[in-house]
Amino acid sequence: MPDGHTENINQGVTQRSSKYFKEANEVLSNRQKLILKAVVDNYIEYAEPIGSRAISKRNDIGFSPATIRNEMADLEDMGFLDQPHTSAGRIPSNKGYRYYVDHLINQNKMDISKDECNHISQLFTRQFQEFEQLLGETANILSQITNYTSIVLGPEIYRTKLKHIQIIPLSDGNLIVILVTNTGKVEHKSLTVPEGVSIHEIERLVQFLNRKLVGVPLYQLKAKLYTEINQEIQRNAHEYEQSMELIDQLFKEQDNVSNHKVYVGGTTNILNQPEFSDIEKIKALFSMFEKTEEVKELMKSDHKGIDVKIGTENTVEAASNSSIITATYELEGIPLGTIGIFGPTRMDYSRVISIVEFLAKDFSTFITKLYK
Amino acid sequence: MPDGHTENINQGVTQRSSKYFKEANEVLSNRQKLILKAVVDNYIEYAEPIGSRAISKRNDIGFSPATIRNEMADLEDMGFLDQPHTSAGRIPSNKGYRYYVDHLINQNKMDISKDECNHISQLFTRQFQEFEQLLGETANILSQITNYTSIVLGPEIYRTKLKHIQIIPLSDGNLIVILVTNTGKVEHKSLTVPEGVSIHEIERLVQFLNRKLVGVPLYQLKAKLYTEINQEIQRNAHEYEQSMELIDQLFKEQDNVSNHKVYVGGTTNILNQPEFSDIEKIKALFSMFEKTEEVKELMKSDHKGIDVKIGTENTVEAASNSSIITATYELEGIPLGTIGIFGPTRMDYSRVISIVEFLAKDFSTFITKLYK
DNA sequence: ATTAGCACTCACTATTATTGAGTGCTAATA
DNA sequence: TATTAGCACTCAATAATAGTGAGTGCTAAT
Repeated sequence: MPDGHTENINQGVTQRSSKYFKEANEVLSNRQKLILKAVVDNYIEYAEPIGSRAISKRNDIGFSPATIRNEMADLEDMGFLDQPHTSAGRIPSNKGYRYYVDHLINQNKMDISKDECNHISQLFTRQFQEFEQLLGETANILSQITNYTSIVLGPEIYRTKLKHIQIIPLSDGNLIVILVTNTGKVEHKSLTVPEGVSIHEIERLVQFLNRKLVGVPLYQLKAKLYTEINQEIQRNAHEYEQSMELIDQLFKEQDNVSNHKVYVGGTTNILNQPEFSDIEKIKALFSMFEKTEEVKELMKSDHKGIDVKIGTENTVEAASNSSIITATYELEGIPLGTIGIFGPTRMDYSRVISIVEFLAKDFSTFITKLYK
Repeated sequence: MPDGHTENINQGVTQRSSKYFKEANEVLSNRQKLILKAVVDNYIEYAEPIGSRAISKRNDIGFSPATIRNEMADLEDMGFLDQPHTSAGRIPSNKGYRYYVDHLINQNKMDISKDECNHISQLFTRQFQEFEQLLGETANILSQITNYTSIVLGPEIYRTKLKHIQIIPLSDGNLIVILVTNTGKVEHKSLTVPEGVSIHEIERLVQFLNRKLVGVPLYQLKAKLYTEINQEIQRNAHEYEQSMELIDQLFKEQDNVSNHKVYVGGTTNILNQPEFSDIEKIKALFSMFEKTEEVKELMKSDHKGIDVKIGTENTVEAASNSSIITATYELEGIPLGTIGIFGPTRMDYSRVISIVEFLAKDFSTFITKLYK
């Protein structure tokens, strides 16, 4: 008995009065937990309401249908279960899922299979030309293993550190600026040269920036530029005004938007879920996946590690019937980006949580090895 | 009468015997053309079979339902029309669509509206940071205007010319090579440095390559390297073997795959089409869009300008119920990439053809202005 | 050569009846 | 007092049936 409770399993109905206390002390009796878990487990597997008789027949339950009916009525009163119509069985409500995730997840189901493990590890033995390729492949594998839709957010560029600045003159008046970061990410941007600035002058400027800014995290770049280094540029550069204009061009508008790159894999998997058999719902979801801003919003989390958002806990309208499970990955302890799984609220939480957790950890150690 | 035919419109039925000649001389009478066109136009607009009575009531047709029934029976015999079931009207077959596209498209419907025109032109007044952004926006606008799914293939990199090679040393033993092309495209690739090659040596090599290879189209790069320049490297480089190993790394595996970038826009638009109300079909299509290789295959064309593929003319299985209209865009007269529209075989050919044609031309002149 | 007339076909819709899984309540039971 | 058996009731889902109407092909009249 891992649980501290010593409550006798046969007296759950005293609990029934708890509805009078509203949210105050919603402690479920062991029997109620057992029944709630049975309902959720069954609905996750079969996507159909389950009735008292079917629950009673499960071999981990030793009560008659009538008893279970009473308990289910209570659980419904408390908001953990819903009933599609009078003569149907019960299904979990969002609150029910939440309780399930927080308290009822089967610990011994939490370890993932050898196969899946291998599948994931194999990913990290491969050679990748570019970081982006790794991210794309990760999304693919994740969706293959889970049979849900996967989302991977690339590193927020501002968490990475500057490794090198390089300029390449293009045709008259244009040049390409290339920023290389410590994740090997190459950002490029084409700029126009302000009037009266010579190539030579620009090269001097770039050399100077390289000397001063390498190793600085990108999100500090702008601040550093405008405070510490400002005077020095003024002293060094021949045409101060124009140099600053160039620098302004380089860094403008980059900081409003979090510019994670977004990788979505296995979008077609949602079509296997019976809850998305309606064309209108499908359309809403696919439109959402096309809008990177919404996807980022979806993946937002305020803490490191695993995060589970169930149904209406999602702030994105189109996802209010779905759940999302995310985990952050890190480089040198700093959270860089996020990987996640998108599926119906009826998703297999325990399985997916363990897979996402495992993958995020492996991913972190892999890139740490790669770029340290 | 733009048509050279002087055939009396009232004697189409002599044509009925043409079925005995198989494909040989499938010349349709004017009346048959009129009726075929009516069927196709109607089906394009309403997605429903049309019967003889409805056709007879159209104001451009002056025949009784009975006459039209006879003609329709003939057109069905010849394979231009299909009949879903006995008591339904007729719908066009693939062959019917093909004839329609080749001979019956309404010339005066071919000019596009002011609104659409403006919408497109407006695209080319904007400033784009990168070429890729332009491509993505083009796909978006195209799908918005047409209400179908749009596909844009980026420039085949091998058609563009080398503008600059640059190297950036990373952590020990790794470096990033950056190729800039005349479209402003930046390709980067990380390599490992072979044993015993100094940074200095590499810089010499890159300088040399820059001198020799700038302006060469990428698809000639390898050939040029291994023939003309080979000896010179041998003379110049201190460590010939290792230098060649580095160069091999740089260019390996790039030439098998045509590495167009693929942009797909408005995939959700296909969900508005009644022919894709079946989940299985939707799944097949979306899986197809996820596989870039299939998308490229879909967009393949063996000639410049407009290309229309109808239904089973597509080599991609999943698209055998769909049509695709493509046009190439060019830089300095060389076809670089393709833009296209994907929709049901029942798509509005005349409208889409004119839009795609118009956009591709504008696009070509725009990028020519931009990079010349 | 064309068309009016007519019997026939067949998908689609609406109506109705049937079935069965599930419930809530009450009374009996351990 | 907690549990369970029993029973009347609900209601979605399925099946069966009939009715409707848009469309056809063929024949005979124009």
